[in-house]
Amino acid sequence: MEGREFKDAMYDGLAKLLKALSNPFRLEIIEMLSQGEKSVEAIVQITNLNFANASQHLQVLKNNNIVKSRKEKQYVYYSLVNDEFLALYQHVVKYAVTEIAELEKIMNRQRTDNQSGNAVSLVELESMIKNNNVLLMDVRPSVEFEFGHITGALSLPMNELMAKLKTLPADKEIIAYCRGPFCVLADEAVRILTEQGYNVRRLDEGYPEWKMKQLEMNHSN
Amino acid sequence: MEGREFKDAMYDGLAKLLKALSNPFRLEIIEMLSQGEKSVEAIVQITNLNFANASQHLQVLKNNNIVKSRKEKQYVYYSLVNDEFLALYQHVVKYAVTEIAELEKIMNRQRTDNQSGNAVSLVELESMIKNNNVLLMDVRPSVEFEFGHITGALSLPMNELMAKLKTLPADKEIIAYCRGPFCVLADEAVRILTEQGYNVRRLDEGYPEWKMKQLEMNHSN
DNA sequence: CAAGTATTCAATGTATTTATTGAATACTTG
DNA sequence: CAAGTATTCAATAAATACATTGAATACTTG
Repeated sequence: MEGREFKDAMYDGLAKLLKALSNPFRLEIIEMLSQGEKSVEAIVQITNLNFANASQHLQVLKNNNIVKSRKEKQYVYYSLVNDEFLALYQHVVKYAVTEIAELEKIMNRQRTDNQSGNAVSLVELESMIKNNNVLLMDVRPSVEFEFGHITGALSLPMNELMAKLKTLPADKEIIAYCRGPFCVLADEAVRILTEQGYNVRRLDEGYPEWKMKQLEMNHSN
Repeated sequence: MEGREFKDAMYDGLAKLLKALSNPFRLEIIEMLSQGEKSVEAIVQITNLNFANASQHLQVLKNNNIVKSRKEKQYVYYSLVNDEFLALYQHVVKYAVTEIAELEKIMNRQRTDNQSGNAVSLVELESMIKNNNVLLMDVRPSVEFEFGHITGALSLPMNELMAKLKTLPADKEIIAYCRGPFCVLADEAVRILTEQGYNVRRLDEGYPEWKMKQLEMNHSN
């Protein structure tokens, strides 16, 4: 193979991968799957796509080795192909929200509207947990919590939040987290709990970011 | 802003960035610019695009904050917008060549054809340099070497290689490197020098990967 | 095995991306 | 300031991506 042919093949392949990623619905699907595997039905519900369209997008992701599927009974479950891909996706998101002015602005506005402006980073969280006086609260649906969560977190899904308000200690600072930087559940929790007089902030990142960070640390040891 | 609106805005923004990256010519331009700034003319020559088309692609990259331009005399010079982007691009490439079977295969075939199969990684290089008996050789054009190169490397551009063969020590192992994993100059050098009886291997990565690694190390200190 | 449900396939029209062409602009140099 | 050069702009045609629709498939359960 000549040098030119080789390069063309590599750039074509790269472009194919990036093309598969360059659609907002497919990105939303990827984001969903970063919380664990989901049925097509669940994907349809959350994305507001119809079945045929969602299926089409899923095929694109599958043909580009971004997701894999397994069949159980009459349902098909999709999940991300591996953690390397998740790390890449997170890098893209991180770049976008820190380096693209437009997205940074939207993100900040969202956080201000929800009174969750001063978010805590994963690094800060670590030292806060060491100093102990903090309650880490996972506000995702319990299925997602069960699939995996930050060590030491308490599961308190949004729909149970109001009912279980009294069980929360008034003296501890509360850190709420959910799926990641785009997830608004934690914002919502911060808004509600602030109104109720709690000292609460959100975590900048979510469970998948924490998970990848753990993997990285294990790898470098 | 409602949660749905917010998410849509974020995914649209992300998709826009990825769309700008999802074209083989634009990727080739990015790869070129990772060696330093280039004039439109240089970009046209290497990519085989015509001026109007190259300019169009450059506008796309510029509108998405991937490249920036500066004008000097009648020439316009383009360069990558910052190192964060370069790091992201390198992550994409690394993912693609290690996780996408198709690209991995093409890469391996290329290396086998050029007798440069057992490439050295940056990590290996480091320890080899400590143990000293190795000559690190940069085979890129001298302009690129002058813009930046791996510490301790000798500049020996491909077009001078044959002429300066005798100046190379026969007792040292030679490591040739160029622009990165897609660059075939180092393969070419390995082929030629092996024929001449030298003990030579190529570096898996290139100058930009080394540069980013240095930055990372400085950052974590 | 019939009926129901989950998912995918295939076909079509529309929107978007890309290459090509020719002209316009901007800058330099004599 | 005229002529030449580098780059961009604008318009168009061709290729590709996407949403929508209706049907087909595959599987489960009674």
